[in-house]
Amino acid sequence: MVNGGKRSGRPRAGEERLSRDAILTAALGIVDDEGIDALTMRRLAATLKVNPMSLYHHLPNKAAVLAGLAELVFAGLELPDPGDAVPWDEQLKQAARAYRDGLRQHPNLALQVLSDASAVSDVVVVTMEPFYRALDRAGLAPREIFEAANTLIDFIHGFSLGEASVRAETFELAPDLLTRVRALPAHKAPTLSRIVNDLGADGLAYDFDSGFESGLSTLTAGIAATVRRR
Amino acid sequence: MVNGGKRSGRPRAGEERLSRDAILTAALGIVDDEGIDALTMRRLAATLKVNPMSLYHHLPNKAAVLAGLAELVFAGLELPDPGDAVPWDEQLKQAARAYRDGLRQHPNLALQVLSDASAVSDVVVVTMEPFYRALDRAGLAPREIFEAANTLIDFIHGFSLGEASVRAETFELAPDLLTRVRALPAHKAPTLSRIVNDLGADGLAYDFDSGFESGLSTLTAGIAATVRRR
DNA sequence: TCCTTATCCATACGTTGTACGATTATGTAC
DNA sequence: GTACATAATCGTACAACGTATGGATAAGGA
Repeated sequence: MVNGGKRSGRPRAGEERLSRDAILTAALGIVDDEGIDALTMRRLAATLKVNPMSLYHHLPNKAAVLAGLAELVFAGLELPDPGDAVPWDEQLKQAARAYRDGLRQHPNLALQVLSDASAVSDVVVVTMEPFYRALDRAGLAPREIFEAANTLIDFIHGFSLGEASVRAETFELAPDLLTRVRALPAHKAPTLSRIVNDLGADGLAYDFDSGFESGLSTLTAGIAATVRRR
Repeated sequence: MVNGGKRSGRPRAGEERLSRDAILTAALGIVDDEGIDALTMRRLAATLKVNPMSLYHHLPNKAAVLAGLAELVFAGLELPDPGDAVPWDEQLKQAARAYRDGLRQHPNLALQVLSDASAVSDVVVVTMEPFYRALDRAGLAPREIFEAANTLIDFIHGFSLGEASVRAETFELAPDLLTRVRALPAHKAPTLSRIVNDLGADGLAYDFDSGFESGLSTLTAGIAATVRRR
């Protein structure tokens, strides 16, 4: 045994260094600190002071690590429920804001989380309860509730994806839509050019927060219209 | 030269086998046929009957290949514009449907396309013109047009992401939301459970197309509410 | 003609995910 | 206690990956 002091073989009881949770927590740390590309099985093992192959006793492969991370992020979500103290649309908005905030906590994982359909575990399902409660209070039919919830969630996902993508582009200052449109020959997109130039007059800088609020307002107004039609 | 018949060095005029476009087209074929993971520089070179390193004369690295693919997909988009022949909301919906259809043409690329912010090239910007035209006709203020367009696009992105993710899960039959909720202890999400069970009575199977239409209707209704408030 | 530049090829390096098998401890059955 | 299946770790090794470096050949302008 030319093992440099390291022990090989099963650790003594209580001395196990690994567990699924410990591995995922370490992985989350790496991703948060250094980005998703920094997460390699070797790096992860080194962080845990363990041989790379030991990880495979707890997780079948790297894909499982990534899926586990997505699961972790969802598990960390906590959507508030103000209950009947506020109107249904405000209740819905609060849940939506909390959902977006949860996704923003780990921006380097956004892509993984949003695209991992297998992360649709019980955790995720339970997360949606507040949306359903608010929509139920609004007085929609079951099918309408289902569809409205999906629409809202899709909007949040799309918004979060955009937000995460732009933030990830650190190596090149994000060429934002506004400046790009101004550089465009107007005849290729006349309406777009005119609108964006009008905007520029107001000295507008795009702001994610107000963009999100605007989307929420449009959606709740649309849902309210459905309610009124009944 | 132990070169097995292959010529090395610059090809004769008119015999060039590579170009940025040829490479990207081949790459798109691989991704469409076998998924994004099948796309390696070596595989791509083999498809083109070329040495892997030759690719680097036309594209700086693999990331550039992926970005180029995203660009290709956007370039393939064609949003119709029925013009004033239909109401503004129908005009808006038609553009949205075309946009979704375009993204669906290459499901294996959806994630790449949607997350590649640098794909926001002139092509993408021009693509948005029909949205702006419809919203302009609706009678919104510039800022409202800008925000409504973003909201609609975010919804389409989120929807497409979900659609692509589910379809990609071929190795495991997608455990869809409905069946999963039914297996859930009701007390963990009472409203959700009740709603979904009511849905089940109708024998509902989730359908992406109707889900998309529902989202479009909610959004246009919300935008119409903004118009009315002016 | 000479020189620069464009296009393609061969070799090679470091890194990655992980298959395989060895090693040591635990927990259960006798 | 002794035997044995199982669990947790480590060491070695391999194929595949992206790409750096440098060489070969031809194109095209000076």
